[in-house]
Amino acid sequence: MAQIAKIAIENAVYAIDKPYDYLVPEDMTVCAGMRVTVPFGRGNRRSEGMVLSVQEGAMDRPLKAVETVLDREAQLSAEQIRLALWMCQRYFCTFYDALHAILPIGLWYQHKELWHLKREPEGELPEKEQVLVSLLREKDRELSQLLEAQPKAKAMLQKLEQQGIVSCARASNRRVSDKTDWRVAFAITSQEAEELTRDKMRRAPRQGAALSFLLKNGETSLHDLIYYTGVQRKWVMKMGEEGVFSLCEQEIFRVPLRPAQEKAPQIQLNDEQQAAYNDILAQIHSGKPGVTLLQGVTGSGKTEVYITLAQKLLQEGRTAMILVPEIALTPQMMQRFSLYFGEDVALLHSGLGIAQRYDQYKRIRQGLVKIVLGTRSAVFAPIDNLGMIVLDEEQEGSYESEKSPCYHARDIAKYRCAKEGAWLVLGSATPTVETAYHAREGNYRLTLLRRRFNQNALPGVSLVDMRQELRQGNYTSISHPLYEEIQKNLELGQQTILFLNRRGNSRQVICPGCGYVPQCPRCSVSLTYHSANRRMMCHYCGYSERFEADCPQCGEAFRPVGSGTQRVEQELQELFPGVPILRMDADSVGVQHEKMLQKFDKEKIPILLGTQMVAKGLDFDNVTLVGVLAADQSLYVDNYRAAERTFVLLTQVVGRAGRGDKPGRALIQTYTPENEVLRDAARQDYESFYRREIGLRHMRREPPFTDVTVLTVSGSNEEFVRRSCMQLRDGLCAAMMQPEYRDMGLEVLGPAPAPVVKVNGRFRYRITVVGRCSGPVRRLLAAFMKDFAQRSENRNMSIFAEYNRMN
DNA sequence: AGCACGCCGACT
DNA sequence: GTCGGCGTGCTC
Repeated sequence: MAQIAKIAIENAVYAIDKPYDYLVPEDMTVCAGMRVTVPFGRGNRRSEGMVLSVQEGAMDRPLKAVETVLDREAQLSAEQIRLALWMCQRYFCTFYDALHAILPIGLWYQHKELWHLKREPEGELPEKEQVLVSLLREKDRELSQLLEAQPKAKAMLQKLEQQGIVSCARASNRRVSDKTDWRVAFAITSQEAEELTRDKMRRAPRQGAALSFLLKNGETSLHDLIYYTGVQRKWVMKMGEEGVFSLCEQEIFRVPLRPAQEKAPQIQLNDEQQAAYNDILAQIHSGKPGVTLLQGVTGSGKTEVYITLAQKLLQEGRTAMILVPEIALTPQMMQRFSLYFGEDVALLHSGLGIAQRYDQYKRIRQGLVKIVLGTRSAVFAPIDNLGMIVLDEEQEGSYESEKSPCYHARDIAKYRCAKEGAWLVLGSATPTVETAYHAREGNYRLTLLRRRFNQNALPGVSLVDMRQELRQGNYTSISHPLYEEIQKNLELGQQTILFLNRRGNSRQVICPGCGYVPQCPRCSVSLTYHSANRRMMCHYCGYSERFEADCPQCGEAFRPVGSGTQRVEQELQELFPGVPILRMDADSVGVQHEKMLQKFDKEKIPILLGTQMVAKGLDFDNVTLVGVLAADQSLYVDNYRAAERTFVLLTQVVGRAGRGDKPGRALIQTYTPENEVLRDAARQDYESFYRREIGLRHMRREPPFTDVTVLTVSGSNEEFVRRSCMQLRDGLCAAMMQPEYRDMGLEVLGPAPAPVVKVNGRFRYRITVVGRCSGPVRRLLAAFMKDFAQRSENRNMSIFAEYNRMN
């Protein structure tokens, strides 16, 4: 009998990712959740691994042994191991891919191989080995350096190591270390301490100062003692050894802690909020997992419900997690939560450095945190005793990771709630059609907040027919009705937001002479202009080239196309001469973006013109008019979510008007004013939108009535990729004719080129499987992918799968 | 993926 | 005869 560990291997790709058995040496202690290093593969290359379980078992075949243990304690709980295994199935990813999503970056090791020359070789070496030896003669070198000089260095080094000429030191270092400090206190009686202080004061003033500081303040951190007295660290440690001080090591968290100094105001819920609170609390108390959709218009006070629920859970000794989308909107929320929960809340937002993030993680794991407030990745916070998870603005796209594994925070939250007996609250004014469906079918509970908290009416919204404008000879992007309204606002000294419905985060250029648009040589997309470095850049592969003002083909000067905000700005300047306009687009993103919004608010600039980035964000009291310039833009794209996106976007942007005490109004300009989605958005009628949309989804076999699974094959030879795809499709079709799949209503579509066919010189084609992606179907697809990867004709091609992606 | 093994052609 | 080219198959 021997100890056998099941281990997930870091270096294993999807096709070979599974638990591998390793022997645990007699003198080694490991348990599930610890990381180890193991030899892996024919060349026994050293890889990191995660121990999934350890069992006593008979060695019925030769096993390799675990090399080193990297962790002193388990970094993953049994619960987290289960979650990672589930993610592997749900997102068709490797175990380590899942781990990278679950654990903070600060926890990961960087593995290094440092090679050293032990002795001079006797006799002649082959020329290439000689090169390595002379490199090592200068100094010890890292493997990566040696590989640069000699591509086949690995085999040579192994040979030289066997001959005893070189040796290798392997080190595994963490990105972030655990920060500790010492607590210093007297280990002697106070009389002795006073005596010693008087004695030292005369001979060694700094040491005396330190002693009297300790006398006055009692137990102190070493950091503070040094800071306030200038005493030497070495001396304090010496005093510790001599038994004058007692020293004990203490973990330091590099997290800005905000104790709740002010008394947070008591929240008074209105009757609607109270009803929502009561219902959700009753569900939490039932102990059964489940979901509530808290559907309330903006300003109906969902946050108050979250806070009071969290307060209640805190009282009951349970914990809560509140997730918010990755937008600039969160600072207010974070302020409120630290006001109410002080040190009990851990804030996990994108502004944290890796050390801070890691320390928050540790605080949570140690049970020092009762409430977690954060963005997408916070859903993995290792918090125990969870009573509730809230996903605010459930429909937001930022809840889905764009890196593999492309997990959706809602899925993970649902999984955790189910396993941990917690309740999931989805908050939204305009929920996704799937969520609304589940709520209306009774799979989720539905709670409505109809009233706006400050009793403000929703803005009055009307549609403007732009065809009419064309007939009247108005070819600008500002219609007559919108012009009138802007004029009115200017006279009243109130502000206007104009919204151009384009994905305007980039600027393209075109040659007006020959129509030439600079393209990325590696991808099938056009390059975009960046004013900061005056370069043309590719957003897919990072390629860039210097911007030439003139077209290389015909010599005419390039002109910007892009989002068109410049053109609209020009038109506005002609229509309203002398009126200041703030334009927000590609040139103003990131930090600038927030500053500009502040400027707009503070300086009361009359008109703000921008693309999608102005739809979200802060509330402005003085904005009473919103104009949507091209509502149709996001509506007619080939995506089953287009209608939903447009509705959500328009509702959001229209809601920007009339946030203060003045009533707001909005105009939506469109070439298709008869379009029902636009009419619903104008009426702010979610129910009507939902009823029509769910009917269409049912008819067209789209989520929530089915799952859409996309398999993507990529490779540098377009013809090979297409052929492999076709083979794969035929295989899948044949498999789906088998009796166990025949009645599942599965459909295989494609292959079709991906929306951007070529990225980084690789062509991408997709096969779509429509139909419930149940366990057996997932296993079938996984088997197909593994088979695909192992076929030699697919050598230079890769494949991945994802299902029900939102974005 | 990454690495060894193995089987063929260009050199000492 | 041997060095090194790439095709093939496995990873506890």
